[in-house]
Amino acid sequence: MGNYNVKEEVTDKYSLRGRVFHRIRENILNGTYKEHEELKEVTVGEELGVSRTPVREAFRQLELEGLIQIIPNKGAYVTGITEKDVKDIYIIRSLLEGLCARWATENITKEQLDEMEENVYLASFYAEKGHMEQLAQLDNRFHEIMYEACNSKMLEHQLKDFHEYVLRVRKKTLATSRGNASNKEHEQIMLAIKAGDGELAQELAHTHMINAYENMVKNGLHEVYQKENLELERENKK
Amino acid sequence: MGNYNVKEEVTDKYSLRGRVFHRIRENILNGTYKEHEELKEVTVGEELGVSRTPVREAFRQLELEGLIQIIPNKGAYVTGITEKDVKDIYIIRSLLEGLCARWATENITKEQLDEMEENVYLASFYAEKGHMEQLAQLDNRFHEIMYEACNSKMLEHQLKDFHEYVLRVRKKTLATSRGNASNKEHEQIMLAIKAGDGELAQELAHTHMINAYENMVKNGLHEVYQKENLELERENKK
DNA sequence: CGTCGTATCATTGTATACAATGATACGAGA
DNA sequence: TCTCGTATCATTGTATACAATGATACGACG
Repeated sequence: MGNYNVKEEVTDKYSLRGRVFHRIRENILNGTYKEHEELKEVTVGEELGVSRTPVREAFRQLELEGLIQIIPNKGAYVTGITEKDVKDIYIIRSLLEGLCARWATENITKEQLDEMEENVYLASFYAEKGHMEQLAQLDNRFHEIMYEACNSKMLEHQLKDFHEYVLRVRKKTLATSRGNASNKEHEQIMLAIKAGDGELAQELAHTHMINAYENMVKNGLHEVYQKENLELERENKK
Repeated sequence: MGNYNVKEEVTDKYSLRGRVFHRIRENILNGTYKEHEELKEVTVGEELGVSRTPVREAFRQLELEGLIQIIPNKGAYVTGITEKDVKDIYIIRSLLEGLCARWATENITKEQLDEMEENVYLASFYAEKGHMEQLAQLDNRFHEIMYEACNSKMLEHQLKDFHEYVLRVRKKTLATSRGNASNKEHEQIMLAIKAGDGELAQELAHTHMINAYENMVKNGLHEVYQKENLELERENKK
């Protein structure tokens, strides 16, 4: 337990099924597929080395997630994610993470609490060393533990969706400055949960999200997107 | 505008694309496909008169919504929705509907506000007459207007998902007793939005959800499910 | 009698063939 | 020149064929 292997991303979790889905998703989130770009089933299939069938299945899922829009008999278009979307997500998350922290206080298991403590402890170590990649991984994991601890598959599902959504953006901003402050807040949340103070945990988790968002804005959310979109100029087929 | 045709359900909206998806979804929500039942692609396809391809696409979407669980190379199983899930959804919704009402206060258009007023007015009429089916339709529409008015596609998306989730359950309970009280609360929310009081709108929308849930519990959520599951004993193939 | 290994089969995963749809280009007629 | 109609083509929608996987049943062996 408490396996913090930072090299292997979550991708291995989707070894076979959902590989196509997650690769397309990743390409949308990191800007390889740009906003309003039309995605053709054959083209995407060729890029990923599969036929149209799995691509179509992935498209249907991505539409449900709101990342693309499918116009029947016409095509699939990347909707992407605007600055306002990110802001909205953080506000929504601030509410739901608060609720999650409260429920986690009531339902967390000993194992989960142990992992949380270990997580905070390790994070402070990495923060000191300046190992930002590991810190980001621990940050993600901290939230995941809380999602699992809240004992609500509905809430867990919602939050995991949102979490993935902003992972890429957050990782960048976290790497710039907020790593340590963020972990201090994690510690406070963990202590509130451990003490059984649901109200406090809720309040702290809520504020934690707001802070994360404000820090992101301060560091220039817009620029982050610009950079990402220019990172790799993708060769056009036609 | 303000088209309250209660005969034609939303189904016509999905005339071609997504027809399979929505029919399977409906069958899960109304208990035709029971919890933990294994759904076979060919069987479901035959029932709906289509081949495996559209069924598979629908399965992938339904899994993302959490209505079924797909075990790779094995099968798809109905997860259904437990009493606790319903409770969790209502609590989550109470937070998000509150936020939605606040944002709607800031962003609602004249047309949307007009439709809201018309909605409340018509609903009071139907409540007096005891036309519960129309009342339920108006109730759904009221919330949809608010979702659209909040000017956040992220929040709208979330809430519409949840809304559909509990539509069937809520329709039943609404039909029993709470129709008029519910509309009174809608009126208060509408007035708060009209007056530009976001705080109040948020508080009212929040309470509205809590009340809806508590009413549902009072009327026996458990029995509702029991009845639904027994409504139609579906013939088993094997 | 129990356990392991293998053959068989049902089912899912993927690719491909064909049908249906919508967009575009081109040409005839006003 | 403009407009409308039609042919053509690219692309999506659906069905089906084949491959891969996992479950089951059965029999050999201890």
